[in-house]
Amino acid sequence: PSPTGKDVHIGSVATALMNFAWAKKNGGKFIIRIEDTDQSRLVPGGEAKMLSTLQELGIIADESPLVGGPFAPYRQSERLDIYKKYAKELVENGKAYYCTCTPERLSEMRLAQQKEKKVPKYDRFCLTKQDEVKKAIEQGSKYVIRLLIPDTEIVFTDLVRGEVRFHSSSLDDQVLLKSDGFPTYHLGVVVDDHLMEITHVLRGEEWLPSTPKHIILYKALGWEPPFFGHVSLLRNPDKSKLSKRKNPVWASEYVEKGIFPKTLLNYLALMGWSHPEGKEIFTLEEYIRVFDIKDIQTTAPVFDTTKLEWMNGEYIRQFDTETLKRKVCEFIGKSYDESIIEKSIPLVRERMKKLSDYPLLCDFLFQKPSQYEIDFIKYKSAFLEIRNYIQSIEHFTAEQIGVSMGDCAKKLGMKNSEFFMILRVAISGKKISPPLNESMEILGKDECIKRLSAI
RNA sequence: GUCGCUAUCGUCCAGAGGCCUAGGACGACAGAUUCUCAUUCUGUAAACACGGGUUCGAAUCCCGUUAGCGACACCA
Repeated sequence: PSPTGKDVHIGSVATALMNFAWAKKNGGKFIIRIEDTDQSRLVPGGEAKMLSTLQELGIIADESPLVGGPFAPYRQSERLDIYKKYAKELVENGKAYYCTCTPERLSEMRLAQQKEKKVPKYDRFCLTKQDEVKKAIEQGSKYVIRLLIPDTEIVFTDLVRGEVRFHSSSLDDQVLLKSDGFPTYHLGVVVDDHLMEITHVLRGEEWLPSTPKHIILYKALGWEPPFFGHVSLLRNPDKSKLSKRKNPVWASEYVEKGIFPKTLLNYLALMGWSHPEGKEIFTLEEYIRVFDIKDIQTTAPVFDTTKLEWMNGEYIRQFDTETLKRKVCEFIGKSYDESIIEKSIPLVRERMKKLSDYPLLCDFLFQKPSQYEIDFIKYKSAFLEIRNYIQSIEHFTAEQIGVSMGDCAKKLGMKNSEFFMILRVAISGKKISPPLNESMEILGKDECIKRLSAI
């Protein structure tokens, strides 16, 4: 990943998950390398956050800037000498060349090309006068190193899309080494993938058009290219590339809403892939066992949070009370009474889709409602009666409350639905709430009477 | 504009020439249970983009059209 955002992008998590699964399945290593070659787009703290999020999600790296490894350093900004060495080697072998064109000249050139409806491409202005260019560089001119694209057809077999062919005439003489001494993505990724012995490059489809350049680079360096596979990009509901305007894109935003890491991975696994037995819910271990690159779908999936939330609800219902209580406590923090949380879990387990639903459902168990969804004026006398009934309940349990309230409704001549509705609102403030009798039991007799008296 | 990728219910997927009167899941709708909501259960609606081929036979193979997306930076 590239630390140009405040956290890891959900699409990167999806791709990372496939890479992780493929590596684990085949006894390989999963490596995280930070591609921080664009100084201007660096987001402070972004790298640390994306690394910790990946960790939290359970995508654990065998080698990374944090844990190290045999091919360290794993941060491209710390490998500048390596890239420069290979770039110069390329120049010496006639596979690349120096260029001192200014950004101004380049943009003028492109403008002119566009006006003539030509493909914008570098015109090799500097290639024809390399001696002159080298002299200028010696005198301190800023320069870049460009790949000399040969005239050829590039054919390769993409692991997920099959045979893909490009003609090099559509390719630009790609800058490999920037004037600030940093490599571009293209140089960095090829050099490091080779040096770090990467066997499979599974990445987003936005890289498909650059792959021919990478293959040319591998050949120019005399190296064997790895296997490439390009997976489809996650989409917004309108099919455009998943963007933060239309969806939360940072992985931690989902966790912060109370979506479990396991849910997120499980759901992401289903983007462009399906379990051979048609299962929807499965563990990471099982995914690793049955995953295969050849089963990846080529169509671009819409990231639909509705199904994600359904799935999270399924996970919630799988937890026992103790586990779910712990997760709720961790999520909402210390300001809530733990014993009440524990008692309330059975009432809300089937009603929650994500942890952030808990306070919405249960706030009335911790404090008196601040407003009521219906007007009680015509029920004043009814509440007097209800209070008397409650007062006379000896064992204040859900069951006893149910019996007593049933009797009370009968005495008042009210329909159960109407009776329980006004009681529900008086207790919880809302027309929709967890089961009423059980909620009243948790609140206790005194608190119930207090609430009924207050209206 | 050029190059490339893609095209099955609203959404996620199954389907790798006859097993397809196209299957599952989410969502929607209806019903059952119920003091609300939810859970659970039952049922319903809902798709092979279009046009040509190939073949005895096409959702599946080929070509074209259309549409969507991506790439064309000293960004990744």
